[in-house]
Amino acid sequence: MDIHARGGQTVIDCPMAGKVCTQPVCRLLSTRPSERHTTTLHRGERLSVGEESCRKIWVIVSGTAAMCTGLSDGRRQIVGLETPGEVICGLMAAPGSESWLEALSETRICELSLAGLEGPLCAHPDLVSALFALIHTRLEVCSAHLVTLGRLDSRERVSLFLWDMASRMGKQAEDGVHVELPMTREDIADFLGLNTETVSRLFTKLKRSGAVRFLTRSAYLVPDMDALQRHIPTQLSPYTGPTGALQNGASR
Amino acid sequence: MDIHARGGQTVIDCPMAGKVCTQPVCRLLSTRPSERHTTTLHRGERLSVGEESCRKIWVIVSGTAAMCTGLSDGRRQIVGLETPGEVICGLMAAPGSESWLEALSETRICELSLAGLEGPLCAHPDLVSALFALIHTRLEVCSAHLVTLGRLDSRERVSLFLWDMASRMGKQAEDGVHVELPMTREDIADFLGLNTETVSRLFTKLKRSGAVRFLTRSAYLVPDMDALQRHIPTQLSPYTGPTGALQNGASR
DNA sequence: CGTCTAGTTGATACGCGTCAAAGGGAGTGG
DNA sequence: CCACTCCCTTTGACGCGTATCAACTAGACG
Repeated sequence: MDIHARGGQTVIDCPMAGKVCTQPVCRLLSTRPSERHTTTLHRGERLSVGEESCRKIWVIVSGTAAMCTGLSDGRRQIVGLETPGEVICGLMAAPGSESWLEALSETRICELSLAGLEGPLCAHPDLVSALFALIHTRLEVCSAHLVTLGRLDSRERVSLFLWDMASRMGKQAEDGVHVELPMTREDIADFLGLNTETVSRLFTKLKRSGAVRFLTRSAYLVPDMDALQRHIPTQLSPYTGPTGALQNGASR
Repeated sequence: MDIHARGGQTVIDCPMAGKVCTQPVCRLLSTRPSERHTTTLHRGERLSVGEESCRKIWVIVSGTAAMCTGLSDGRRQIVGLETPGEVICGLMAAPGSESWLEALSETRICELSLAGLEGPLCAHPDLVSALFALIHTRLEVCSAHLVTLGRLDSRERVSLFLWDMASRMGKQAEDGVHVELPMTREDIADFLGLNTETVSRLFTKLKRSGAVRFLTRSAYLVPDMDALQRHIPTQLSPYTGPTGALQNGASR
């Protein structure tokens, strides 16, 4: 680990993936390397965050994880999709409901402890406002997803999902935006409030309409992001190119 | 307006409804009476909060308001139901989507300005952590509603709604919990991701099943909260009695 | 008493869920 | 290297649940 000054602020080269540490929170906490360590979760493995809520935070370094809530009869709803750069601070679930963070693919997570700061959290105003910005962004994302589940039909939901994944983790090429899906149809269904078969059917429909092209079952290509966006009745910020998966902290 | 000391903290008697000011944020800001004023919104009137996001906050004093998001084709989704005591800090909506706060019934709102504090916001650690707690609670509520829209069927949604309204604003009596609905069937539908007729049909179903009793079209009675709760597959915190509508700040 | 809007109820359509069966890749063992 | 297996995915047939459209009812208010 190599600590050096950059732009007036002490930073540390993250051993996992340097770029992730452009996250403000990460940067602010990175002066204390002893308080951080990384874990790898395999698909299906869970992280229970309940008790430590807001005493530690987690940053997704690579892979994809899901914030899940389970109902008593086994139904599952994914309330948030966590891709690299995303910061998790507690489970964000009402106490009493069963919730957990679950890896959808092999996922590396960097854990940062807030305990051990000199003095209380509020003695670090920069950090507090960075955390505030984070949670505020999460609330915006959550509200937007609420509209998706409440008022969009299955075709609109799936189009939005493919569009969103493309702008989050797609790579621009001459023939369009290439995306590798890090999750199963069932995961997608649980995220969109649909079921597996419906998701599958809508994938083929969109495939036939030409809006997307599937290369393998988990890799697809969006020839025209704007055309795909026209399937979605929400006002989205227009697509301006791939974000590169690691810079989408508080910017969305 | 009358300022006096109470419990070591300077407070101000809120001219509207003293009890609302038990809100931590409200209490913390109340030392500067000049920075607050109240407005009344009639049903349908809107408050656009966009630009002033997080420079002012609003507390619902009485009535009911809704955080709404509109789609380009006119569909509406209510992403949050704001009852007395609730604190609004910015629209919580992704920039670009059309969102607003709308009064569902006659609503009194107390506006508190954060500008004009001595020094930046982070110079007031108590206030910052109170705001943090507020937004955290909102995120929990939003996530829970997401599960409702994604995985509950119409009967479960309507049961949950009636249960929730009863615990928020119901008044206990010998024959059960009495509730006065401050909104139309259409508002309820937009909140639950259903349509007017479906909501109406489910009200009559629940009425016939005995789970609720309607006194007028907007007033109902829940004879047994636990029985109603058994219609809902989510793990809810058990009903412990009416919260009195004004104490449900960060407690849910 | 008439008008207006919110709410209720019914008939019907359709979208999505459910159940069932058949494909298709990836990994394993012969 | 091929056959086998397993699980994910796709596709089809069917039924239920919710939206849609339309008619009617009930309060609210002048």
